[in-house]
Amino acid sequence: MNIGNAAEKSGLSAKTIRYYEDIGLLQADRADNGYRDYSMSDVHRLRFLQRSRSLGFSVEECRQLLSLYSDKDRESATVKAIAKAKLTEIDRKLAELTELRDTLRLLVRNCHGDKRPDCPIIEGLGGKDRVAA
Amino acid sequence: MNIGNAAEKSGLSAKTIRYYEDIGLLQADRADNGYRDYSMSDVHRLRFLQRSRSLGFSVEECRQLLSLYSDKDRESATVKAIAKAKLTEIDRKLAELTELRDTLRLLVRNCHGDKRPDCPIIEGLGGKDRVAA
DNA sequence: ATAAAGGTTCTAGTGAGTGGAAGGTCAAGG
DNA sequence: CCTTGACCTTCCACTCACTAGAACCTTTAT
Repeated sequence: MNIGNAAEKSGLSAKTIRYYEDIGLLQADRADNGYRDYSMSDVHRLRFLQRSRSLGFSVEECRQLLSLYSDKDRESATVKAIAKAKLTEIDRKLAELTELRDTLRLLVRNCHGDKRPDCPIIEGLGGKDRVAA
Repeated sequence: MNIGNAAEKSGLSAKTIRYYEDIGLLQADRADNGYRDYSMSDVHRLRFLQRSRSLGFSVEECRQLLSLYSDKDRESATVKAIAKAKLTEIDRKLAELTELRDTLRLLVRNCHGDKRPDCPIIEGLGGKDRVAA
């Protein structure tokens, strides 16, 4: 399939897909006319990239995640270590996102129509105290 | 408190904090010596920024989220609309992140020691089909 | 007094795209 | 056959969100 189609299916722009090819994240086949040609498997990878990027992983982290996805050597210690580290990070992100959501919900519900300048909920918004990593 | 301290407490670098001030996200008081001076409330805001950024929200989105946080006019329709849109987005991110985690877990567990070139889990990695927005 | 640590501003560079020009390809209609 | 419009190609310049480093000032500890 052509790049426009792959873009639509993956949620990435065609420009971004070309850029990912440039930096070696995912190289596509070429049709006889020179057009890039994507398989469904490529589209899966692209969607995977779209998600991980939008969830705050860097391109380099996505490259590692993709290697879990594509690597024939999936049982290697390195790859497993990466996967485990990523899992930990994902769990942290999940916790933070959940907290953010709860706070926002509370804010929407409880501060509705409330004109008090110092809504008591505000102070909780920074999340629980924790030492910086 | 000085910027270094605020940086440590918020998880942002001092450079980033200065940058956020540059673009008008959060302006700090100044002490007599010219040093920036942060309150705990500022630190809450900074941590809030650190989180929302790391969870994939753009700086402009963070600016909106911060306005929920800081705005005295919290009951306004605009602000509430923003909050609701953000909540929807957060829920979507939560779902995606959960899916990513489950997939990664499955991959780590089930592909251990498995040298087959086409691990059947792989095909699931792109997530459920959905039409691009 | 002096050194180290931390603050200031400034300019420049990086990572991750995005926009637009200039041109090639393809399917449909006149 | 020719044109029109949608889609593809490459390339270069621009934006956004930092990040590094220089040059210099302030505070703290010895």
